[in-house]
Amino acid sequence: MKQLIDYILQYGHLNEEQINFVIQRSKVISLQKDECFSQPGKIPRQVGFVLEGVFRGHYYTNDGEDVTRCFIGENSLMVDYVNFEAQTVATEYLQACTDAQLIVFSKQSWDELSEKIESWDNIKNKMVQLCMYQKSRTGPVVSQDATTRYLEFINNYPTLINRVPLTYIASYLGVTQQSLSRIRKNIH
Amino acid sequence: MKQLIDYILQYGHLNEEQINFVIQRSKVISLQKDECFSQPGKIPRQVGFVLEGVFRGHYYTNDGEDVTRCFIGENSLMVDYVNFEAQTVATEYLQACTDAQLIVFSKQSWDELSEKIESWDNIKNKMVQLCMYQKSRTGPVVSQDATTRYLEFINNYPTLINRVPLTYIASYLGVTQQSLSRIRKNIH
DNA sequence: CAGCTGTTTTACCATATGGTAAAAAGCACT
DNA sequence: AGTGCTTTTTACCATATGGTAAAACAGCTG
Repeated sequence: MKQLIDYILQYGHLNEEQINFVIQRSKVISLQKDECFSQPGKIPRQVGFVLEGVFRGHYYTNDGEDVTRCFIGENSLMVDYVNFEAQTVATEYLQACTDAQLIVFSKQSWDELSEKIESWDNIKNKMVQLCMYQKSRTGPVVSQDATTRYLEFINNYPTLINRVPLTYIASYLGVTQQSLSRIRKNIH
Repeated sequence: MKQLIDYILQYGHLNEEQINFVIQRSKVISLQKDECFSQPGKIPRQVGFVLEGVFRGHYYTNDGEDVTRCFIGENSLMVDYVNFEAQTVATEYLQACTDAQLIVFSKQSWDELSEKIESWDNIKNKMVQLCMYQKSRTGPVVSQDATTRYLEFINNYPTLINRVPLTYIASYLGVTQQSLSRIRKNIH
């Protein structure tokens, strides 16, 4: 739980009472590998904070290809935020790549934080916006070749390489797993 | 100016007095083709709203390659928002691809909107977050081949194709301009 | 209209990546 | 250890894209 509080306090100050209120509104849950935190066609019901484990955002193209759009590791917010706030249906999966532990807030609890904590909206929006901003800067870049994308991936997510299947990494980098395997061989 | 007000009112209600206050704090400016709205190493001083013209966000890689990360057309917000709010230096250019007209708000004016208009922060954050969200969904996808990326680009930005140089579109799609030229030939 | 300048197209070859298939390696369960 | 699963690696060929260079085109100016 300290992980979450430390994370939040990066974005603004909370007094002890407010911290306790946040904790009181939260809930710890576990998800097993391959379970989904949210799914296309369903309204996202919770904001998550990853304590342990790795998730990926992904979807299927019309011709059935599995495309990984992002990875979310420990000490990160995880939520389809726009659809969560608007309570509209998601278009992607958020799937556990490993067994995982999360802190979650229901929509109701999340809204109560705004009502009860003066500075919460400010903190919340900074968190969400920085989160979106960083995601937009760490994704694979179309103009780079596959090897460069792989090397940058390792740089951006050094702890993931041994924890998620190669297929997911390949589908994140936009190459086939055969190509990624070849790329790895050529590097080492 | 009506364009801006219509845009804002999509995200929440403002009464006449509040609308006038927004207008009063705004300023219309013109930029010529190739001028920059913001630049790496400089702190973004203004939020922009594009009335007329097309902009692109771009940067240079270590080996001098010009990479276009996004296009911004009419009736869109344009700002390096995270760096604008934090008043930290930008890492990219926002450059006019055509002669352009903008409505702009200085940091001070933008903050005054929050102070004077009760519902402004709510509207503002919805605008910014939706803007970031949409950008993350309209960009070229690494797992698609160049032809598909080009076709999706035309779909997402049908009005841009004749207004910005081919080089910029190529650098957005992550292909050389020669390849893009060949792709266009094969399509038609 | 001629002469510049910058943009877009074409051509040629080299190479990275995809598609398909099969082999190898890793892992769980008995 | 052996049997079935999934994941990863290898191999082969086909093809899309990159790199380099030159030609064609378009817009501007005198």
